[in-house]
Amino acid sequence: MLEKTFDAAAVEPRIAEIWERAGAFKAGAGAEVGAETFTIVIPPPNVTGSLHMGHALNNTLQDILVRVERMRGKDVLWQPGTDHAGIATQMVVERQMMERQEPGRREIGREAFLETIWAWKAESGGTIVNQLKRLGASCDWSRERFTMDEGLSRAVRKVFVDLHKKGLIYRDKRLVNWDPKLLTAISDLEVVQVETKGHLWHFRYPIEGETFDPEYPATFITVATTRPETMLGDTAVAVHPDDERYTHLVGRHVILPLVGRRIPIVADAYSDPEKGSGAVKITPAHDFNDFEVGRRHGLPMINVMNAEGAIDIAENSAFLDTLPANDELVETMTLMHGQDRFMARKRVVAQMDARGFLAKIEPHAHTVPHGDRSGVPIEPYLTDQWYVDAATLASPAIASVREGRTTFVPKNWENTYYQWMENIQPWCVSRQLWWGHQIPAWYGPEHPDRYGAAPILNGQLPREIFVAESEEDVLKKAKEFYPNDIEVEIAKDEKEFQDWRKKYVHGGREKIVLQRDPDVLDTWFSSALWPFSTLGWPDETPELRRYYPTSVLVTGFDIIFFWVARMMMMGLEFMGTEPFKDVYIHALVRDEKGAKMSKSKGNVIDPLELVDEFGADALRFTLAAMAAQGRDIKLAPARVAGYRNFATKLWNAARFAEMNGCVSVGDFEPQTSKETINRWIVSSLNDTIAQLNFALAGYRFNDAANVVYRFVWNQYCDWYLEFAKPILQGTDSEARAETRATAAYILDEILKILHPFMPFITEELWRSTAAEAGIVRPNVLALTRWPTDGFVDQEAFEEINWLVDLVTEIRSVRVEMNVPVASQIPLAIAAAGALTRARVETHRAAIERLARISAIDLVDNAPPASAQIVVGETVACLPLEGVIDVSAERARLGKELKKLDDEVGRIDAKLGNAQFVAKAPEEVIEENRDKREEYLTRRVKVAEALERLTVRA
RNA sequence: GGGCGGUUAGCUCAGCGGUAGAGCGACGGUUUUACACGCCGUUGGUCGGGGGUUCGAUCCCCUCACCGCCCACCA
Repeated sequence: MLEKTFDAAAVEPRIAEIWERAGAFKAGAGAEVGAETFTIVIPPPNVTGSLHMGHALNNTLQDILVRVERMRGKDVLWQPGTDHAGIATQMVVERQMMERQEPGRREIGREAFLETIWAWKAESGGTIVNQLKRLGASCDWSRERFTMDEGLSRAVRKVFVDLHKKGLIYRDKRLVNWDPKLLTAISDLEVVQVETKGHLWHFRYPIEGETFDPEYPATFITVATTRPETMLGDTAVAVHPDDERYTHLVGRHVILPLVGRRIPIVADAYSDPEKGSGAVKITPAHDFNDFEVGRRHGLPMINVMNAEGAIDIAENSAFLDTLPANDELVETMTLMHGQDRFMARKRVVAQMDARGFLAKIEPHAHTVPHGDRSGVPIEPYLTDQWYVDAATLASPAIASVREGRTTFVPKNWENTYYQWMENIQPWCVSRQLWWGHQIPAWYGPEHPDRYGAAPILNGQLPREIFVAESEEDVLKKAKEFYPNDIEVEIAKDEKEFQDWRKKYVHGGREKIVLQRDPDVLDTWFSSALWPFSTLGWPDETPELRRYYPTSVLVTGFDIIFFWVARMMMMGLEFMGTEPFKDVYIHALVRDEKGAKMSKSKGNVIDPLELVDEFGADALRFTLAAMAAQGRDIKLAPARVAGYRNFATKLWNAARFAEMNGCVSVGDFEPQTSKETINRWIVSSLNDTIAQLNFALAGYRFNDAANVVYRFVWNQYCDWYLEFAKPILQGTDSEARAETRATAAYILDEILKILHPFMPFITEELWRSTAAEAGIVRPNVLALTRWPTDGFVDQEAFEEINWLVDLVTEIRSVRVEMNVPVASQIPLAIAAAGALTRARVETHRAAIERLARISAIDLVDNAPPASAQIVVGETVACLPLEGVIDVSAERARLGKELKKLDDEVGRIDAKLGNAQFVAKAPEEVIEENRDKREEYLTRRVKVAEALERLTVRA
């Protein structure tokens, strides 16, 4: 006997274990021989992470697809794993070390720090996976991967080396987005623009050869800037070539205040006459636009900051070399050196003001780029970094989508994809972090033959770069490169390298020691390989052959650029095929009011709390039911409670079936049923299955969920089981047997079609109903075949619709006439035709029960003072003499008559419109004619009913 | 500056060429042995404003308003 309600908390772990024991989620489990494959790779969550609502949605949708296809007998693989999440993880562990007041990462050194992270990962890295399991995610957990596994790391190294060989990865010195807090370069995508209320400072730069006087504009040129502190690195002033205000100045020079640098006034179209003063200061080392201007005009690039974003000019030869030494410069250096950029800004402004160079300050709203992790303004910073030639890789990836080999659902995301891919910039992949895939590049000194007279510049060795997959390979390469008589080694650590370097610089040339690039790769570099690296690439594994390319990628729009685009590029480059056929892009989960959930806002809804309260099934169903395409999900917890109620409803339907001996019959053939209600519910099921399949095929999860919901609650529970009661409790044993078998059959099919949405409760009912009935199920539900749709009996639909309408109308009138619920009243059917007579006979017991009718009489004429209900060709009368208020009943009928007249009038107007008849499609016209007939028939009966009341009154 | 999306019942949302639906709520009734996490009934909407296309528009087009997101180098 089933418990009274479904106890999710108790059942879920038990069911999870049953699946585990059955190996139900293993790749290919339950697949039919020769079945096609269905593959999804999970968007790997960060190891640092814990399950948030976005994960819950993402994985629910994947799980629905995967479970359906598995039940369809396909060879299914859902490949799970986690991402090492470079910056995020490093930050988390560093924070933890700080909280515990342990020595920082720089103090303990790289190796010890990495050990700490690995230890941390071993301890808490499994959290998110366990949470996914609680949600019911049917991944093949035996195949779980981590982006820093040896296998995946090997894939990363190979990709790096191959791309380098092809010239698609290269080292370049250019401006990067530098995070002065995290001390690393970041990619364009990791920069967020923040609206900031700042200022626009207008500076006067004195023109060389004029005697500066703030009163005489001819003696200076005014530039406007939002970043005064960078003026220390200015190397030009640019004006627009067509700007007549300034043409006479082009070619002349200004003397940069505070530092005394002589810099040219150049003409460049970058300068916008509309902005500021129309003249713009150029700081090539600290601004992306200025960098380009500097390139065009061959301007020097003077970096005036260090990695922390503090002014660094004291021993900076680039800064000092061109400057005449004087007192002002010394003062500037004293004031500025070592100041962070924000303090330096204040000091520059103050100094400029003191010397009469500050023309004005305007308030100015603009966007300032910030690091998405650190939250501090990023600094355009001149460094050497590794770049991927994204434009080259993007071109086939664009073609794949254009030519339909990969399709986005919903389709409008393709525009977003194109827009970004077609304007893609070189991808900066090196990060100055420790946690991640260390770049497989080693540096050695330049070849001795090329040393020439000055082998060492500014204490820096000119470098030779060796890129290789292993130390073995790199040694081999280096030995081939350097003269035979020189020994080559790889530095074990920084100290060893520095010791050697000192000797080498001083002429000790018998040995060369290579030093590995200390940087690691952008986390997304390894994620880009996920669809094939997880399957064993670069080895030609059977899994790789079988499961690549994958069927569909399910992910959020926020990582189309970060991840989807890059997987497309890498998949095409290394596998020669698109990594997935479809890309289903789902929405963001927001809070009830539509705000993005965030810790700082404190509006985060924890999916696990909802699971605890309502069960995983309820949460999953909610997310699926709300996953309409192209719209964010505003999650109201009340909604989850509603779907928990749905689970309870199903549970109780199963209890009812059990209590009434509804047991699955092995060879049951639903299409041979005789009872109308049975033929009807089977038809309705088949109709539901067809709609469900259609919705799923189009990734319309909300439609799919709602179709099942309505069938279970509004068809099976609300009506079918109620209709079945009199038969199940009646004496017709044949009808009873058929109805029992049908009720059990429908329940079984419900469990199947609901299983992808609510796996736990359905699996539990699948086994418990069988156990109660003493049936042996050959398989867990997760591996049971998905039903096919089949016969639909249209007449049964019509008959049951009539029955439903009749019962509903009677109930409605009863309430309206204030008939007490408890009292049973007689029903008279007036002047019934053959059809009505037959139907009444068939469903007499059901009508009596559901409408609380004491007896049904077939009569020639409607009894006096009765409420009359018109359903199709049937006129049903509730003889309620003394109970009903005749005038109220007359009003009711009158209202209905008017409504019918209105409807008919509306249709007549349509049909009377020549344009409509000429232009509307035939079926629409036909539909209107049919409706008109229907309304008229009904109108006649209602009018007659009204007539009868009027006559008597 | 460019692009995308939204505006439908009190709330959260479906629908997207033939005059509107769900869940939650509200109101009234109901403890009838599957289920009060239930059952029965009722209420509730000029589908953001304006224009156009069409025989017909919540649905297509234009426009305005407000809200949200993405991208972009503007001093």
